[in-house]
Amino acid sequence: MDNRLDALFAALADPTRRAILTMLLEDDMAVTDVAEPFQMSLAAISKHLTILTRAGLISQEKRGRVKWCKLEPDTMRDVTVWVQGFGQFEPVHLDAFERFLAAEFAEPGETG
Amino acid sequence: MDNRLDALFAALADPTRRAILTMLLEDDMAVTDVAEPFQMSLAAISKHLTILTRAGLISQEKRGRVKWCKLEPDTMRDVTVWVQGFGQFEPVHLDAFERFLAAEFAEPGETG
DNA sequence: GGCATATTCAACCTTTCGGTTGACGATTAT
DNA sequence: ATAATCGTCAACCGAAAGGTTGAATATGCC
Repeated sequence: MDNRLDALFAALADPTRRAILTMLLEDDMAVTDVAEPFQMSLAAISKHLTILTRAGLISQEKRGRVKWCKLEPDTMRDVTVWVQGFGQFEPVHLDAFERFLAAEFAEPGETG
Repeated sequence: MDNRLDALFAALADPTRRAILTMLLEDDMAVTDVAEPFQMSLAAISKHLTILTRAGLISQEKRGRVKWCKLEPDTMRDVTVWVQGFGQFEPVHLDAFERFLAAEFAEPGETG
């Protein structure tokens, strides 16, 4: 990982890690709680969190025996900056992403 | 799940491939010409181009015995959409992008 | 036809990735 | 004190990534 962008894009290339990031969009979470919805060991999730931390996409703070994971969305700006150099700065509406989130965290009784 | 973003981010995670993309920002190029500035075999570059093609970031068209590589910047919009869901949609200036390019090209170490 | 050019294929190698398991240090609860 | 919980570490594994080399396939040129 010689370059910052290497670590960033590589971190984002894994679906488990992207799912973790969207989970953290809701709220800070303990490692165990992050792991809960996944069908893999806690150790595996712990590794994913380390990768996300090294990429700067999250930060981890230990309070007591619980390690809290916090999204660091500013880091994604590096991605945006790089990508937008290719001319993709047309108005990007959040529609698609919001629909995705809405579906992901859908609550009963809520109508679009 | 969405294999699409996996392939996209993974393709962007390699510095050689990102360098190729920025080269193609200038103009369409033949495979041999793409390979020229790199210290690796033509076969290696060919593989990188295949990965970029499968990710949708470039297209390749064979005319005669020359295969032309063309940037497909629209594909990066998928990245933008996903990333901007995290709130990083402040105005991005190309100044910043150019600094990134300078940093990218300073890294490899062939020139100094 | 015969040869050079352009690109990929196939086989191989080494390193990294994503996962597992079991043991461990640290903290909290009983 | 003892037990349970939280999270990481270490060793291991199979698969994939990124590279090499040499042969193969097209295509263009004389």
